[in-house]
Amino acid sequence: MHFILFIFCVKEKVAVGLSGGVDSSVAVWLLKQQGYDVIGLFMINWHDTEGTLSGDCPWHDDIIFARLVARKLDIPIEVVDLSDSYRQRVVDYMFEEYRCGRTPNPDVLCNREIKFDLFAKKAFELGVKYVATGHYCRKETVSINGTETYRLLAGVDPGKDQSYFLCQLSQQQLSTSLFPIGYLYKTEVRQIAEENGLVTARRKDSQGICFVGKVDLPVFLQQKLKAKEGNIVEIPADFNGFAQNIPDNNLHEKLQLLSTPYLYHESDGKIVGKHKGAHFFTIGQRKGLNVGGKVDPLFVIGIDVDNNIVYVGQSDNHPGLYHAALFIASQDIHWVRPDLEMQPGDECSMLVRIRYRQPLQQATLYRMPEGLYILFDKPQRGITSGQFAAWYDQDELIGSGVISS
RNA sequence: UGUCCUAUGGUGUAAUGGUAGCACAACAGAUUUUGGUUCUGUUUGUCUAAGUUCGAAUCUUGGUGGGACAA
Repeated sequence: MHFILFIFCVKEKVAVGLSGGVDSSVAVWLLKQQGYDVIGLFMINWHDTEGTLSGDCPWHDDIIFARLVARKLDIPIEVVDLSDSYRQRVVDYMFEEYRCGRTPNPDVLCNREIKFDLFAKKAFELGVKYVATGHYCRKETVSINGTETYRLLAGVDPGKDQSYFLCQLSQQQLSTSLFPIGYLYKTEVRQIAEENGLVTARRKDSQGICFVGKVDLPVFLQQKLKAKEGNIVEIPADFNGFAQNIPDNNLHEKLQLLSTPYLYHESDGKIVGKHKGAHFFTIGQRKGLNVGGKVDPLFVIGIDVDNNIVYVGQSDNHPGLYHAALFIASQDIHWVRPDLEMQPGDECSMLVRIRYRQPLQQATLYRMPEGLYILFDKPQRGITSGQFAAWYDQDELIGSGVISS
């Protein structure tokens, strides 16, 4: 009898990715409250300071705070160095994407490849059952046709919901994940930290690329991508390429047309300035063009890395800035909920975002043999290849994919 | 060579002889676990020399630069 009781009372072991910030600190506190046996793991993924804005070692202060929190909450803490893998799986991917004229999202990759893969495996080696993080999102377990299915839900705090960054996680990855703070507002998290004397209570939220920090992107990229002078070409708002003839009777063709980037040629506009490399720019970008004297600001509406040309349009309502649809190639479609996977020919209505913190947009998804088309009710500004689109049903993240065009 | 027009921050432009302003750019801060966006703030200018005037970006003359026309 005593033996059985003992079994039931054994605490489940959880590893928490301690970052030295307030969110993961409070995650630990909550898990302890819930009776888990918690260990803290501090990840080091980046050592360089090249191109970093704050200069010094990005994790120097963080590890001190992580240790202080671990001591305060009386949990062991270990340090895991995954910097080699991080470089291979995240940073190299970044360079490669920029080189191709696309705009990667390193943090989405970091979660899929590092935190919820290699890092989790390290944690399992220590005998833990779950890996918890300080992400603002929720996990729900339901049974569908007898299979345990995990739902990835938005964080309760609409201003902090970070489900977007986890849009590439799989059911397997979710099965061992815990998100203790997803039911809290940021203010509540800070309050809990304050009330429990956690030194991280008032630390500023982290920004920039996870583990690397804020970087001057052109400088950072110049480690691998050479600067090369090229022309900045302004495309007028009445450029005839914007006036597409959209066939209403052929859906497939219509979707293809609406998701195809406008094709510009140097002769379609006027040279208004010089840049130092087209791959340092991204669609929708305003700053850094160094072209003044306009009535309205210029925004990047296209980049051509082969010919090293940056195309710009004047004012934030320039037609080149907007597209009604986007396309995701078949091999890039990911279902967080594989049981909801669409088959070629299927269509459904969903809520979609194409960047972190963007309010969800009403859209229709069309699964075609070659991939997935997302047709928005309202044209979207700055759809950028390389970024992730994530689709939701209410507050549940259903799937995601890299935008091809 | 002659005549005429013109010159204002980095760029484009305002200012009946009366505090040189706006936009864009740049920079800084805020927001933001990607890129980007957005918000707030800051810096920077009357081509030059003399003259008229209480007072000149503004009027006059010379110089310099740019443009147009004539030859």
